[in-house]
Parts: sequence; structure tokens; C-alpha cells
Amino acid sequence: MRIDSTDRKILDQLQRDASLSLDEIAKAVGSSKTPVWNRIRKMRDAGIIGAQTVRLDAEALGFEACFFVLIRTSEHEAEWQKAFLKALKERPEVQEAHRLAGDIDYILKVRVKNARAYDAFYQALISEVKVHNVTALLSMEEIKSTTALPL
Amino acid sequence: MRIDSTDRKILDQLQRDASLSLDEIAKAVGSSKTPVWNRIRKMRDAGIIGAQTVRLDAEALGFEACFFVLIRTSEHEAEWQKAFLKALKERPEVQEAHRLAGDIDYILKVRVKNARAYDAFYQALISEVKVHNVTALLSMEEIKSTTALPL
DNA sequence: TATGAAAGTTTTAAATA
DNA sequence: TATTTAAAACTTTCATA
Repeated sequence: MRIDSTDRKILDQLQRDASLSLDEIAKAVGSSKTPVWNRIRKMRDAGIIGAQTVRLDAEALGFEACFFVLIRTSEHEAEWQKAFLKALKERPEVQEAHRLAGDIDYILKVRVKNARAYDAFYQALISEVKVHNVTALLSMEEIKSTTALPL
Repeated sequence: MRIDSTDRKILDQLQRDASLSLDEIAKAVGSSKTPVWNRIRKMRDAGIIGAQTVRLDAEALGFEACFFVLIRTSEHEAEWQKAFLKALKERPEVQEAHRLAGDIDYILKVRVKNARAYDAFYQALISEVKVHNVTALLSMEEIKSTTALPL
């Protein structure tokens, strides 16, 4: 699917504030309701626009600890990988999981209530799948956090 | 502000799909429109509910590279830190930035179009502020990515 | 907490450039 | 083909019971 500059402007508005009305978006991108609506629908159907969410204040809700977890493994078989990915997807405290190129195999972002909850997560994970080496980096301060793309 | 189990259910619905109508949320949490609306408004005013956003498909929009960047610095003065944080906040390719406890001082998540764009970012950053040691981890596969809290 | 009415929004369809 | 207009269905918001 081709995306032109008007589409890009619409996406930029939406990722800044998805609660804007069609009229407001139309005004901001210099168009009007119906064409904007058609573009949004097309991009939704194409999967370019995904789920609508709200950002919640993690601290206020008692999620006071955030860890980045660096994982090295000696296992590289398909079976092991399948079990590992499944475990990550199922655990709700894992907010991000990436397979990496190079020395370190995986990185996770894990959001939990406290250090103890992290330990519970860690114990559960290593009992489910064998990992070679795990380093946890504890976040002291969230300087920035956004999902917005620099369109 | 105190959050009860009904509030938590509402938040959970909203972070799953912020486009749900009040009626749908009310039904899901076993209440009716007005109380749900009052609770949502209260939580918005308290800042527990933040901005509404849409998730965009980064790959489809040409953002094909994602790096996690581990930074060690020898500088720990207030002036340096101020300049560094400012640089991070201003750069739109930095999606996450955390100050860490321990050996590594900062971790960034950087989303760019390609490896070349990452290099441009890296050169710009180190010319703005002095950093001691930088390790970039390249993501090969985004296994999971969510901002949802395990309420 | 529930009801309901006013204002505003989304969605579809038809008409127009 | 893309945009404007129009109208129906639905949602949010808020006053009142």
C-alpha cells in the first residue's frame, strides 16, 4: 500500500492524539471529513493503523519497577526457541521482547510492582526454559517513553 | 487517589481498546454508563489515564531498524546530565530512554529507517554530548511489544 | 446509580465537481 | 476519480430524578 504525504499527516495527528475528531484531523491536514475518513479506514484495513490504546500511569498503579533484561543462551534449536517465545508472549509483565543480532541473544523490558515481583518472574522464566546468562538492568528513571514514530 | 477493582477493570478495557464506547465498557465491567463515565473522568483528571494513541505498523512505514543502545559515561555532573537528557528528549528517533542503576548508565530504544540513519543519529549524539562507551544492540525480530500493564 | 435529553461524532449514501 | 453535502445511527456529556 502506498502512503502519501496527507496519509502521513493523518497518522502523525492520530499517534499524537487518537481522540481527535475527524473534523479536527481534517482541518489539521487541510482536507475534509469524508476523504480523511476513507484514508483512515483504508490504513486500518491494511493494518498500518493498529489498536487504539491509552497510556496509563504505571507508577500510580503500583508498577514501580522496570527492568531491561539481557539474555544469552546456548540453545539455538527450533524447539527451545518455540518454548521460549511462548513463555515471553504469555507473561504479561514482559512489555517488550526482541531477538538480537550478535553476542546477546534477547532483550526484554519487564514491568513489575517491585524487585520481589521481578525475582518471581525470573525464577519462573528460568524454570520454564534453560538460559545461559541473564543480566538485569534496573531503571532508576524513565526519561522518555513514546511509541510515536518520527513521521 | 484510591483505585478499586471496578476502576482497574475499566482501565484494563481501555488499555486493550480505547475505542470502546461507554456502553460497551459499562457492560464489560458490570455497571452502567454514568458511573463508568465519572470514574474515567476522575482518573483522567488525576493523570492515571493519559494520552490516547494508535499503534502504527513501523515496518510498513519504513522504520525497519530498531536498536537498543547501552551507554556508559564518565561524566556525572549536573550540567552534562542536563544537556544529555535534553538531547534525548529532542530526538524523535529515541522512543525510550532510561537512567539505570549499576554499571551501564543509560539505555535507549532507537527506531530508525535503516542502519545508516542509526549511524547519523549516533554521530549527532556523540557530537552533542561526551559519552564514554556505547554499545548498540540490533533487533532482528520484535517478538512482543505492548504498553499494557498487567492489571 | 439510573434515566433521558441535548450536543456532537461517526458512518454511509447520494450528489457534484 | 476525488470531494462535498446530507442524513441516519450512535456516543458523549451532563442535568435531573
